[in-house]
Amino acid sequence: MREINQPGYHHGNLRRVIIDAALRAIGESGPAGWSLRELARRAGVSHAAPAYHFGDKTGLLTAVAAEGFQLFADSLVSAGDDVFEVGVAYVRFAVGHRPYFEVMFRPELYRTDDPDLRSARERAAQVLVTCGAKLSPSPEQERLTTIAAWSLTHGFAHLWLNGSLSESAHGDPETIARSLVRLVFGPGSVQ
Amino acid sequence: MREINQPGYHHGNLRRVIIDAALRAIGESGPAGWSLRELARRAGVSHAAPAYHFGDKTGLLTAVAAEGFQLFADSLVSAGDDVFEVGVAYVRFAVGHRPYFEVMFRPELYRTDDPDLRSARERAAQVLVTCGAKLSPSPEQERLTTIAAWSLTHGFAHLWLNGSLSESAHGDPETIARSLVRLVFGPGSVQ
DNA sequence: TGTACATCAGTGAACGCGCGTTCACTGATGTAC
DNA sequence: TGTACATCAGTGAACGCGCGTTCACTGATGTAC
Repeated sequence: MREINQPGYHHGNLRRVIIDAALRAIGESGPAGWSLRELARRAGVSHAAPAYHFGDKTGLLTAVAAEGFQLFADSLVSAGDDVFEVGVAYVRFAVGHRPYFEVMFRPELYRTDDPDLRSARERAAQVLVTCGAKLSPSPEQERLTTIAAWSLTHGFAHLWLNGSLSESAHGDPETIARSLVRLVFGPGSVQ
Repeated sequence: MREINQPGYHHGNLRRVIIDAALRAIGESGPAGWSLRELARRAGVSHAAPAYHFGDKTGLLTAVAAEGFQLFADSLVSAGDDVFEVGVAYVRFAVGHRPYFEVMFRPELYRTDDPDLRSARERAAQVLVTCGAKLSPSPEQERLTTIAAWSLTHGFAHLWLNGSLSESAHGDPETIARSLVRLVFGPGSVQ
């Protein structure tokens, strides 16, 4: 086993390095603002290397999205049984892993039939469904409540990230998210 | 005054035609999936014409976003005093004017200092603030309630448009949106 | 009403550039015996 | 332990293409007198 990042003809870790370069590039200019050749330049490798590993840009973004959904599902799961904290974890992930988040919810950028990606996304969705069931005022409204909870946290995360709330919402997004879910789903509201 | 769409050396309506071509292109492949040259081809004009009118792609997308926010503000205003119907109008606009919506909430695509754009966006925001005030359980929570209502409708619209809800939500998005805002903000909930 | 001139709207040829893709190659690694 | 061979990982030169930009131009429109 080679050490990671060891130089030489065989990099040994190039797939990882290219994905990291992609994440950095996405963070700086979004998923459209760079080319595979630019990524190769950043990673210090031949311009043909990214194509060798991922085929094309869609293949690379598929890998990014798959990895993103896996991290995302892990985050939601580890928030535990507290439905409010799952909502907070949703926002924390979006803000803390913005490049992943930007790709994950633009399915036109990647191959939605990737099996790893699908299973990770399904795992995340299952957490949300469980939360919806807990929050729902009646069994018939579980599905609608799930959509409501998902929309609320997702909408807040999206508006926060694109700067729409910069005038009206100040401070830590996690804290605001916690207040939001308590306001909407806390004691005295839907339940 | 020339008739619109009349052919000839001086088109007379080219700015409009190019924006419409852009909206069609965005609808087909998103805001990044085309070039100014391709747009000129679609519009049947010289490839230099779009640059003459808009400078560059950012300038064109600024015009799209400005027009979008104007239509958006009109939609919200004309929903009247019914706060629930404002939420429904938000979703109706997003689903019915998807190309505008896709650009409007990606500020990195356009010039956010465009005065027409800013004033239209401000007009739309004002409607949402008024709704938040009406829905808020107490004066101290008006700001948070505004963010909640905005996040709920925006999140639902965004998730709907990117296909995240295609497995769990069937039927007319407007109808679901109406149910959502009633569930969250209707009698027996926050208020 | 006519004429002259300025401005506006759009053209099309030409440019240099970065892109994705191809392909013969090279050097390192793994495996069989 | 040594050797031979196959496979893997990455290189770098070459290609054709579409792009944005520039620029001299052309034809239509508006205005002054």
